[in-house]
Amino acid sequence: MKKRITIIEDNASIREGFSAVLDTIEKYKVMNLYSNCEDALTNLDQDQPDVVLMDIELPGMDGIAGTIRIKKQLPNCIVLIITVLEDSEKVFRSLCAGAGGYIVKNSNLSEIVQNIDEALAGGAPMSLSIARMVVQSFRQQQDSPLTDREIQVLQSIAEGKSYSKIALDLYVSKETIRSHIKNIYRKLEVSSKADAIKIANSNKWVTGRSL
Amino acid sequence: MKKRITIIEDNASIREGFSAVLDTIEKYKVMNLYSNCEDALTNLDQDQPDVVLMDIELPGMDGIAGTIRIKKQLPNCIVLIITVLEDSEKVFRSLCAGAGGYIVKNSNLSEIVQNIDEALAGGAPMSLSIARMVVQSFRQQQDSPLTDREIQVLQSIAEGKSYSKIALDLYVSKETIRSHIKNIYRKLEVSSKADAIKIANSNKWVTGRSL
DNA sequence: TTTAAAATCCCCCAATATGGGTGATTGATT
DNA sequence: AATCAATCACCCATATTGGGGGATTTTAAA
Repeated sequence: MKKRITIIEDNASIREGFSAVLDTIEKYKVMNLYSNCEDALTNLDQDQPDVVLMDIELPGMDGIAGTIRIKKQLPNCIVLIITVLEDSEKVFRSLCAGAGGYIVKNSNLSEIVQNIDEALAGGAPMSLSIARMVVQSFRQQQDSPLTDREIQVLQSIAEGKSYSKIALDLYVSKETIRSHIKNIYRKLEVSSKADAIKIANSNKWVTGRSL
Repeated sequence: MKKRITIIEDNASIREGFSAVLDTIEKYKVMNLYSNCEDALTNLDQDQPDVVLMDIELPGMDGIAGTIRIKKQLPNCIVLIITVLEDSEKVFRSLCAGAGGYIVKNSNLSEIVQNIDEALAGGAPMSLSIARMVVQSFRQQQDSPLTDREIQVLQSIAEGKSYSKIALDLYVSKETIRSHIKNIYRKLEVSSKADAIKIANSNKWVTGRSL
C-alpha cells in the first residue's frame, strides 16, 4: 500500500520540487499540494494522508495551528514540520501540537526522503541540534541552592498539594514542611508558592513531566 | 585531537568488544574500561573522557546514578546509555540525569560508532522508538472535557497562583475564576487543586515545560 | 573537634484562600 | 428555543498560608 502524502507549503518552487521528487518514489503517492492550511483542511477527508509535510510560516493559519487541526481530525497522520530556521520556541510549540518530526528545509531532497522513511518506520526525524535540544529539555539542573528534601517539598507544592498533604506523604509533621517552605522562600528570596514554583520551573529543579 | 572514551559495562565480552572496535578508529582513544561506576568515578579526573558509554544495569551504583555523578564532575562529557531493553521509565530517568543519548546494545558495532559520531556532532542518538517516545512526551491531549478558558485557569493553578492572582492576570473577577474552578472540579469529579492538577498532568492538558 | 547545615518539631497570630451552595446575565452556537 | 461558555455576586465555614518566635537531633564540613 502506497503511503499517502500531502504537502502544505506556500513557496511554489519548493512545493513542486518536493512533489516531483516524492512522486518518483514507488512507495509514496503525493495526494495533493496546498499553499495554505485552510485548503488542505477542507480536503483532508479525501486526501487521507499518512504523512503531511508542513511548512511553519504560512499565510493565514500557521503550521502549528494547522498541525493541531490535522491531528484532531486524523490522529494517526504524521505531520512533519519543514522549516528554514530552528527557532526553539516554534520547535517546542510544534511538538506540543503533535508534530512527529522537525526537519530543516535546506536539507537535500534525498535527506527529506530519508526523514519520511524514518517517520513511517516509527521514528521522529529531527536535525542534530533539535534532537539535542529536545533531550536536554529533560535534563534537570544539578546546581540548586536547595537541599534534596527541599526540592522534594517544592516538587509537591508544584503538584498543588497542601502542607498537610505533603506532610502525610513524607511521613513528617506539618510543621516540618512549614520549616522547609520557610527555608525555601528565604533561599529563593520569594514569599509565595507561585514565585517559588516559577523559579524552580525555569531552573528545572522540578520535573512536571514523564515519558 | 582524539576523542577520549571510557566504557562502563559489567559484561566483559561486550566491554572488550566495544573497546576493540573503537580502538581501530583513528579519531577515538579508549581511555579505560570499567565494570562498575565506582571505579570509573575514582579515575574520572585522569581519564577526562569526552564520551562515556554507560551500561544501565550495573552492580553497585546503577548507570543513572553514575550519569548524575559524571555530569556533576564533567558537565561537558557526553554520557551515552547502552542498554538491552527500552524501558520507558529508565529512558526518562536517564535523560533527566543528563544522558546525551540512549542506544540499544544489540545494534551492530558500526551503528555504535555512528551513534558516537552523532553525539559528538551535537546530536542525541536514539533508537527510532525512543525518539518517538521523547517527541510524543511533548504532545498535548486534544480531547479534554474542559474549555480553553478552563484549561487556562487550570494551567495557572498548576503554576501555584491563587485565585486572586489568576483573576488579575486574566482581567476578570475572582468570582469568575471561582466559577471556572467549580466547573473544572465538577467535570473532573474532583474537589481539590492537587487532584485536578494530577488529572490535568497525566492527560497532558497543561504544559509545565519548555525547550 | 568545633562549627555549620539539614531535618525534624512546636506555638502564636492574622490575613488570605478555598470549597460548597445558590443564584444571575450576556453572548455564541446549535 | 435551548444549550453552553464566560462573566459576576453573595453567604458561610474551614483550611491554608506566611511570618514571627523558638527547639532538638543528626550529619557534614572545616
